[in-house]
Amino acid sequence: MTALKMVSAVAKRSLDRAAADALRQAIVSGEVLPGTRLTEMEIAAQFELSRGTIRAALQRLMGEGLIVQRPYAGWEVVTLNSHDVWELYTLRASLEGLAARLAARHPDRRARMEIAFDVLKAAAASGDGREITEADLSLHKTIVSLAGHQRLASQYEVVGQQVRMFMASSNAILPRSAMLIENHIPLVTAVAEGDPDLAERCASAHSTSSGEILMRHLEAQKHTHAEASEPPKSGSR
Amino acid sequence: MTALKMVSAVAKRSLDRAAADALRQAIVSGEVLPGTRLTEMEIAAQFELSRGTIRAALQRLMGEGLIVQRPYAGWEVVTLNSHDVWELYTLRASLEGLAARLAARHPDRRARMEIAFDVLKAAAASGDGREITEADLSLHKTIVSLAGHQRLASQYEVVGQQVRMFMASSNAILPRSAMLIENHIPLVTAVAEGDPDLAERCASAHSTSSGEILMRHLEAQKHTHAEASEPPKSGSR
DNA sequence: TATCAGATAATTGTCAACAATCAGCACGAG
DNA sequence: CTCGTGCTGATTGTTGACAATTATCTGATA
Repeated sequence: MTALKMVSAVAKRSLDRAAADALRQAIVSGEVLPGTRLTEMEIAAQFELSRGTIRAALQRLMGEGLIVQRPYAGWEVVTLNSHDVWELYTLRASLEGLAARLAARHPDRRARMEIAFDVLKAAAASGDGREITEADLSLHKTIVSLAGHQRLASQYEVVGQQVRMFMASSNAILPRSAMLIENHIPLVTAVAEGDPDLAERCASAHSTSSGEILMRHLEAQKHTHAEASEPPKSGSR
Repeated sequence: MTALKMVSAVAKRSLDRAAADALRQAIVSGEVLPGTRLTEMEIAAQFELSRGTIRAALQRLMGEGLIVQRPYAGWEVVTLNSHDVWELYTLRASLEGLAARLAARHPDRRARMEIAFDVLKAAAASGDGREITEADLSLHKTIVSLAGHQRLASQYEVVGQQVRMFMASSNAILPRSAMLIENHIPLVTAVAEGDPDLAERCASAHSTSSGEILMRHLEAQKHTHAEASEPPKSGSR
């Protein structure tokens, strides 16, 4: 019995769901890179499951925007061009703005923001890149959680996965720890103090600023490695 | 050969995709009401397809938030309570705000907004409820299209489907035609004139206002029909 | 009359096999 | 050398059957 089947049984989760979770994790972590070609037979053999079960898992990831289907030619992990990155951070800015606005009205906001920010400060002090990234993510998820908005949380998760995939596969660099803490202070304060309008503006500005860093990084990478595989830019519909 | 199979073959679309499309249309139009219980065997018999194909279709609709799975007890068309409706219009306000902001920068915005608004005015003059609804939707889709943002368009579509399902099944009433046109003027003007900040504020205000009408309608229905099936309100996570 | 336990039927979860589609490659002709 | 056509193998799409899970119902007991 494979590990996946054990995990699936323990968590009372279907095998196709467990397979989707494992594949998602591999993609988001950069273990499976953008542009990688996947076939149902190959994945089924790897997981020791039937093609039908794997097919359901792949369809779920397609719904989350992590893979695309090449009809009769396999599936492919999405490659994100600069327009995609722009879409991700503009959408995330909008979602985080809404989340911050709602979070700023939650009775528990002060306590929970302090906890999350303390964790981020501790991570920044440790200097461990992985710990910093997790703490940063956790802070933003706290805001989304405080919003009490399931649909927002779902969409935020989908966008966040694609952002993490991009960062994991593109050698995106972390900002300096001191700068990281400083950049979060306006947002944390606005939410904790309960100012919805300010919280929304800070959240949007924060995401937009992070996104611009990503865009500059992408542009810089273009000049150091010619990306022949980059698809043509999507225009307006 | 069923009609679905013919449509599927002509459109070069898989059967599970075609089945999902047909089910989605039935749900969104109110033909299949919230709370309806669906089973894989029953739907498979109705469409003359295998359970596996129907299962894939149902999983797709689950991903779109239109149905939920009751493990070993069938699937169920979602019922939307007041918290769900609040989630829908706040998320839509956020998405439309982003869309309007971006649309306000598109070179073709003036021409396309004029066309869409003219269609809405003609529909309002006709007094045909269905035509008005379609023209209203089309105007908002024009704004989203002008944004040139695929991920926003996808999420907007998912949210829009749930809103339409709610409206179709709850006897939501349309605003008076004159009021409808008047309510759209600020948004249309801000986008057409190319003022991103104003467009964003107008779009958010417009969606929020529409959402509040929905909420009031829901509250009014509560007093006329006791909704015993309404699930408990979701709290913050 | 209410609750608990056991059994059955209803429903989903998974699989292997076959059907359908087409990507890619090879060969021939211009 | 390039382009077009045909064929094959690779891959997905779909199916029916069986396994697994559990919801529901019935009977017995307190």
